[in-house]
Formats: sequence, structure tokens, C-alpha cells
Amino acid sequence: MARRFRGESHHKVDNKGRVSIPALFRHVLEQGDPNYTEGLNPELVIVYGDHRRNYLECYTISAIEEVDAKIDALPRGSMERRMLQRLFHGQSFPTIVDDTGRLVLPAKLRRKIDLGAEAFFIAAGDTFQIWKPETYDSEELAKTEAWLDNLPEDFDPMIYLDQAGQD
Amino acid sequence: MARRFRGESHHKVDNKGRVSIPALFRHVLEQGDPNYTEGLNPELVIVYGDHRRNYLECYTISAIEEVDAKIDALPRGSMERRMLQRLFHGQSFPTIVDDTGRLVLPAKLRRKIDLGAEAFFIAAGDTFQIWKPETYDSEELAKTEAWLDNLPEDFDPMIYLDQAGQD
DNA sequence: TTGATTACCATGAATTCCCATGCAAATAAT
DNA sequence: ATTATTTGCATGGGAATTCATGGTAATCAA
Repeated sequence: MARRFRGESHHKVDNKGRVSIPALFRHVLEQGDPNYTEGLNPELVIVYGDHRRNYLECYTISAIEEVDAKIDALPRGSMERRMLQRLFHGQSFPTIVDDTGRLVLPAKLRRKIDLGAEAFFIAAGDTFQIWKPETYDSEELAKTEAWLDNLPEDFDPMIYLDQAGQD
Repeated sequence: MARRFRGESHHKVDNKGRVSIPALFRHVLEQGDPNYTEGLNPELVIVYGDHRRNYLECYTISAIEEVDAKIDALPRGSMERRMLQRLFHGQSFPTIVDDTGRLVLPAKLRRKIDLGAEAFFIAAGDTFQIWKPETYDSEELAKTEAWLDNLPEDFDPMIYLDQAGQD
């Protein structure tokens, strides 16, 4: 596994759709682009998916190549393969970081997640996500709060760590 | 199991957020970083978590990699995985010890635990924690003392040692 | 040519780098 | 033992760099 994204932050989106990528993420993008060399700008792939997805998911080049390889391994003509191809090949947008460390999100992508003047970036393993802050708060945070409310008062989610991998 | 952190101490925090790491902890950080070699500075990951957590938890690289591996083992899309990803990938900050053995805590992290000019470091197994001294005294100490007060006068906590692992 | 996209330049604030100092513990020398 | 010498540690200051953000000019597409 290549180096992981870590961290979260808010950034301004100007009316051209430009938005700074968190500096820490940029270094991971550089390392994850086999074609990257000092002085160049790293490429990446933004997967936006179908109407059910309300955030953008950003892949390094090597992460997306891993996905592509897995898709290639599926039987030609299978439904699974077709679905994944639509998602990762169709509903995605390859782009490049600009000289000042920004990403340009085309109007279409911004409209899709209803992005306004501010974007919320959050790491998720070997990808990172871009959310409209309000959506993130209401969907993601509210969802976990509700979930936690159904658990005992003194419950510590960390116990899942130790359960993992032993089932 | 890698070497463990041990001990507790207080250190000054200057207005750039710089704070010395207890020297004993530094050696553990070095040993816990697979990329560390003589002359380099060890990396680490600070997990700050959500609003419910009022201290910073510091992981060596190998400790955090263990966590990452466990998260990877959880089913994609599960609530458990999402929560742990948010905590360990999102609400965390990767950093590196500087040449003089200090850590730089960004304003955001200091604000989160309301850290002023002094920080309290305490070992906790394969991680160590950074607290605002006042918070630690009022929350943690009070908590364990209250707990101990409910036990018989001559109670010896060591008894728990032998219970461990037999449930 | 008109709106949109891309390249280039600008700036203030935050962060990192580099150097310096004062102690205290540890070691060596008389 | 007492004093000198070294080494590691905690802390501080200023210069240099990076980062986030904004603006304008050049290029492109219809």
C-alpha cells in the first residue's frame, strides 16, 4: 500500500471552481503518480459516480490503476464488470494539480455535489473525498451520531479495531 | 510488540506551537518508525478525534500501520469501517519530530484541546497522550480516583493483571 | 465575440529551517 | 572527593520557505 492520505480541512472554492488541495494530500498525490518528477504536477482521477453519491472521491494514479486491474480481472460481459466500468471509467474525471497546488472542479462536478464557496476535504485511506460541508455534517456526522445513540452509554468504537480480522 | 512508552512530564508550548517531546518517548518513536535511520527524525501520527475527545493521541508509524491493517480488514461500506476511517484517517495529523526533538502542534490541534503554554505528556502503552494539564487533572485523575474510592481500602489493582485474557 | 477555461503573477499568513543559549546529568581528570 | 569537561536536553529567536487565496492576461471553443 502506498502512502496514505491523512487529515481533513476546509478550503475556499472560487467562482472558476479552483480549490486548494491540502498540502499534505499533494505530497501523497506526487508519490502516487508513477509519472511524477520534481517540477511537474501530479495527475489524479476524480470519481463522482451516479446520482446516489454526493461527494467526489479522488484517486492517485497508482490507486486507480489498482482498481483498473481488478476490473480487468472480472469476466468480460459480466454485470459486475459493466457496473464497475461505468463507475470508474464513465463517471470519473482525470485531471492534474495546477502550479499553485489547486484543483479545478468543472461546473458539472460542482453542481453534482451542490458545491458552493467552500469545500471539505477528508482522507479515507488511499483516497480522499471532497464534500459540500453542509452535506457532510448532515449526512455523515448525523448518521454516526444516530448509530452511536443506539449503543450503550460507555461504548467505545475502538473495540472494533480488535474485532477486525478475527471473525 | 514494539517497545512501550513509559513516564509522564510537563513541557512548555511556545507560540508557534512547538513543544519538546520527552526524551524517553523519542527513542520509542525512532524504534517504531520503519523508515528511521541514524541522523533522520522519526515520523508519527497524531490522532485528535471528534469533539468528544479532549486530548491528542500519538502513534508510532508501526502502531498506526497496525491500526490501518485492521481497518482494511473490515468490510467496505460498513459503519464500523467508516467510523474508524474517519477517526484514524480523517481526524489525524501525520508529522515528524524536528531536529531538536520537538513536535509542532498546529493551531487547530491546540485549539481543539484548549492547549495553552504548557502540555502534559503521559505514556499509554504503545501510544502516548498530550493533554492540557488542567483537563487531565480534572477529568482523568478525578475519574480514576473516584473509581478507586469505591473499592475496599486494601484493594490492590494488580489483581486485574491476572484476570486479563482469561475472559 | 463572448463566455469559459487555462496560464501566469501577487501577497499575507502560517510554517519550517537554522542557529543559539542555558542547564543538568554524566564522565573524566587531578 | 572536587573540579573540569562533555553530552544530552529543553527552550528561544529570526530568516527563509510554503501555503492558501486572489487577480489579470492569454488561449480556446462555439
